[in-house]
Amino acid sequence: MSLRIALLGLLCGKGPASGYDLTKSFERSLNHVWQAGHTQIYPELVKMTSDGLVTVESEGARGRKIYSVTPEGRRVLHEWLVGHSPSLTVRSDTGLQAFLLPLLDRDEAIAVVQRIRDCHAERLAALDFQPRGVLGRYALALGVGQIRSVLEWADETIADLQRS
Amino acid sequence: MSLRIALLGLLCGKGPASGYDLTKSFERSLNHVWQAGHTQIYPELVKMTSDGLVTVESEGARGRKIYSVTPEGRRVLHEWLVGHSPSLTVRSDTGLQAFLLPLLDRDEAIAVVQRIRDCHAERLAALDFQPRGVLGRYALALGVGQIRSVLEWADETIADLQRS
DNA sequence: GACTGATATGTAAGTCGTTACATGTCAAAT
DNA sequence: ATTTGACATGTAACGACTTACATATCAGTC
Repeated sequence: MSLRIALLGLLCGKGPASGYDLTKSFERSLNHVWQAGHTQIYPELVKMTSDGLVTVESEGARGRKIYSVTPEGRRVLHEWLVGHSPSLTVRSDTGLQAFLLPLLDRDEAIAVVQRIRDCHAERLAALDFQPRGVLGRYALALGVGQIRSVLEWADETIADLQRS
Repeated sequence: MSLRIALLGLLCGKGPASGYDLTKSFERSLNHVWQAGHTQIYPELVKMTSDGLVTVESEGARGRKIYSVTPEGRRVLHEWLVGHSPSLTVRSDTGLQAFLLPLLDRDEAIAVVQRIRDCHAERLAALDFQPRGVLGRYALALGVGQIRSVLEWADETIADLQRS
């Protein structure tokens, strides 16, 4: 369900675009928040067309189809944005590793936390190079905060494990 | 892939258990980190049995089957814990809402962020009542940190929106 | 003129996860 | 005796997502 919201959001924010453009937009601006490849995007655009959320505005070279949002699409997007509550389901592989840390001996556990730390530090560095337009300002701040909090947890946890 | 890790982890940490027990364990101790219902757990245990990761130790009343971890299961769990790097794919509906905030007018945006804040405050309160055994200490700290960082972001964002 | 690489769009098979349906046991209370 | 509620296990259909495969255009260069 959220994939179509993301697509509607990009089309509303950046104007009409092709499936290819949207795939690139996902990679560039949205990928720290939601991910989808072209194999998911193309069929979804077709479904969204038959659901009346977008229309093919024009067909250009190389079979390129330019989609734009319909009033109904705008309505659906607005309704979701204003009405959606954070989903309760969480699936965090890092959280799972943290959960199971007590099954490891001290040095192994420290090494695991250290790697989690390194990976997140790398991601934080990558985020800073993210281009940002009208959209994405707030999401960037949220993402940075989330990653920083993992780094803090990692530092505290390593210190805690070293004391034991 | 991680579902079996979670199941192996619970079986290693808490000893042999039935599918039903594992389902309850998920609800009680693991649900802020990973989620799965019995409809996913029962078939997965069957697959894990045929893959040699767990065995049916005994069959009790009401067709209750007690699973325990095989040496191979222990090996697979250990390998994952020590070798797994955080996955790069992220899908956060809250992040998506944050990303698209600029599409809303000021007051709507503030209301959305306020609701995100409220939901996370509620989750934080729920986490404090989570029972914790040997496992889960570190995951709890991680979860609390994550949620706190959302609350901070929400406060800053609301202030920012109000200034505009 | 042939090759290469970026552009551009799609299908198919398989895995993972959700929702709805279906069944049966056992203990305790009424 | 029967009803209720917790215990206990499953299947089936569907939707979301991934990976691998397949194809074709166009611009630039060798």
